[in-house]
Amino acid sequence: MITIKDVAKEAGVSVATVSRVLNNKGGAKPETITHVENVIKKLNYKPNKIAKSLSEGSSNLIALLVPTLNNPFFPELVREIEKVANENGYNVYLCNSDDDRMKVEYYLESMIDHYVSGAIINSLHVDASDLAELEKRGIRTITIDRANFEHPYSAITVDHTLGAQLAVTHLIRDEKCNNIVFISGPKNEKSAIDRLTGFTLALNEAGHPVKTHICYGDFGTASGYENTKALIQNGHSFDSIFCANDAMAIGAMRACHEFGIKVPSEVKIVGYDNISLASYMYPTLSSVDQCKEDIGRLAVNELIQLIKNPKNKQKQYELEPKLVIRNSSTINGGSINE
Amino acid sequence: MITIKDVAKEAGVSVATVSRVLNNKGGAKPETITHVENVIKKLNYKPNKIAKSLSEGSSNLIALLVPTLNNPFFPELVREIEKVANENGYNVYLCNSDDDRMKVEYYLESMIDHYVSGAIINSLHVDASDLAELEKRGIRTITIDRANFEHPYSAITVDHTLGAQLAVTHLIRDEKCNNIVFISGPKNEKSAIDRLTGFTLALNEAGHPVKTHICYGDFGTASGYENTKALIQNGHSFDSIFCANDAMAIGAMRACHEFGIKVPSEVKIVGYDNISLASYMYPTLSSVDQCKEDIGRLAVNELIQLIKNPKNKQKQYELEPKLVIRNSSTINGGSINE
DNA sequence: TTGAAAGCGCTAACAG
DNA sequence: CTGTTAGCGCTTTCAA
Repeated sequence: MITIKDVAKEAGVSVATVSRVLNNKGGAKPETITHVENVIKKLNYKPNKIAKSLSEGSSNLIALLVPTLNNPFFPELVREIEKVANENGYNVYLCNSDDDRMKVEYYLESMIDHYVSGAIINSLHVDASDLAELEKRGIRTITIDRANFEHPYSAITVDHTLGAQLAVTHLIRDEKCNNIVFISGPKNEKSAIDRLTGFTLALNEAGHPVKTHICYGDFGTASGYENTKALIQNGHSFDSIFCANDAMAIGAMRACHEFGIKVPSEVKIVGYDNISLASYMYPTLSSVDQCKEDIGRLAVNELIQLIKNPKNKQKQYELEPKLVIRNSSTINGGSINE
Repeated sequence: MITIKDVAKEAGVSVATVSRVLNNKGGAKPETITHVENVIKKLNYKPNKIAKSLSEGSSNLIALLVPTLNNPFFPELVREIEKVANENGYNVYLCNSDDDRMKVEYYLESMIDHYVSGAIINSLHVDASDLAELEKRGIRTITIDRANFEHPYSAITVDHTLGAQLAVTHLIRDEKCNNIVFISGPKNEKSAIDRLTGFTLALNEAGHPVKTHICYGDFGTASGYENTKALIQNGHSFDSIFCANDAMAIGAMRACHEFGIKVPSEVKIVGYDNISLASYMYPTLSSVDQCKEDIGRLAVNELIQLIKNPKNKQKQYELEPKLVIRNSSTINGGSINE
């Protein structure tokens, strides 16, 4: 293991000088700088980030807490966040809670243990006091979506009321549906509640009565499948299904297929998240796009500036979703490229 | 921030004693131990892992380098590995290379910077000298699959020759296919080569001539789609497609759908990986199961024992894949639960 | 059974 | 412009 001391000795300067060069702190003769840089190269020296973190009292690690990796939306989000974080010299400590409070607690502690300098939180199982605890320990936080509680910290949400409204209006107005099933997420969840609001808004705007049925899933593919299967088996009739995420929509579509129900001619389906697989489903899946890219970029940028300027005020952002219409909800749906 | 010193002061002992209690080093009076433990609890003290790592010269971080998060197989594998690592007190530093050599290099350096104590490597863009460099720096390594080169370090592979053979034999013997398209992975890739070997073996075993066509994808859904589309548009006829992974199989299936080709009655499709979505496709996707769970558990356990016993010899493991038959390759395919 | 103190590799006053 | 030195929080000899 080759250290800053070795470099200093070899270069005939002090460790302080090497440190200055390393961190571009300036205040060193240009020749000294080049000389030191050459020695660093020659020795193939790599600063030890652990030591740096300890010394500075903070790391270049950003924690990213996600509820699951099972739902394709999250790997896609992880990817975006990782990319932007790397661009800015930060590394991501991925914490997959598997929707389990125990794991959330494990990871919250782990974040503290690892001196992460900030955390991007996306979990149902985190509450305001958890965030407060992190902030108290000097870890800046930002929540993404699904935050089902009030808190004074930075937050990014997507306007799920609007998202649901777009989807349901599409079903009612464009597709003349009048018997809609809404497979929601867990009842206590803010995004589920918001989407229900949007659902209701769209119904009100319809100007004519529309039959509805609401059931509750857990955002897993299986729950979309089981809910739909149960409805069919119970003889419940419907002409469309709006699912609170794509995973459940895929499950719902599967159930329809199994019972020989044609999508979209007999039942139209719209999902939420616009995962990349949506355009490869059969039929291609209409979905509300949450703009993962925007969420990811915004989350990292906001967090970094919180880290760099500790006195900055937290901000709240709300993004606008877009409806992407494909074949699962309309006969004239888009092609693979949409 | 509350440190070991605070605990020591509050407990009226030295930091050395607190450290002993913390790490169950023994050699302390039982009463002292309980007393210190109480103070720790009372103060809600958490040892700083950064400091611990620096002091010990190693962290409890395991790096996990994956080629992509786009292909659902990898999030599923990540999840397994993370789970087992956590059970053993290790945390995972997820490195997603997006199949890009630049990113691989970035992460290899980052692993060194972060003093990870071991690395699980799954990437086409890592070679023996990269592994040697890590090992030289005291980072134990284990490769998973896809290692397209020889190296003396620990490795886990799946018998892809067998996997391909199972799939193709199924198509030939069970389904009487005699015009098979094989959508392979990148040409230079070991797993692709092995699968080709298995493909050939199955053909030889058939005992009668079978027409074949081989094309090369990149494991992305789009490449399965494009390859299949091109074949169809070129008027190439075939009665079955074997894809080197499920993502491409989903793309291939999509292309068939678009051209009104019925799966499985006109064309049978088998994928590889057995991702969880396979049983929700329409039709459900037959696939070769790589046993992610076994791979993950084995990788972590092997790595941990390498870390703990530096003089232990590296080992090579080869796992056996299993064919899971569903509806995409047979009329009498399995149900959702298979 | 315990404590004092050196040291892990780096940063950042402070002094020169 | 550069060097000295005191930490960052923890582990671990070595003595007591």
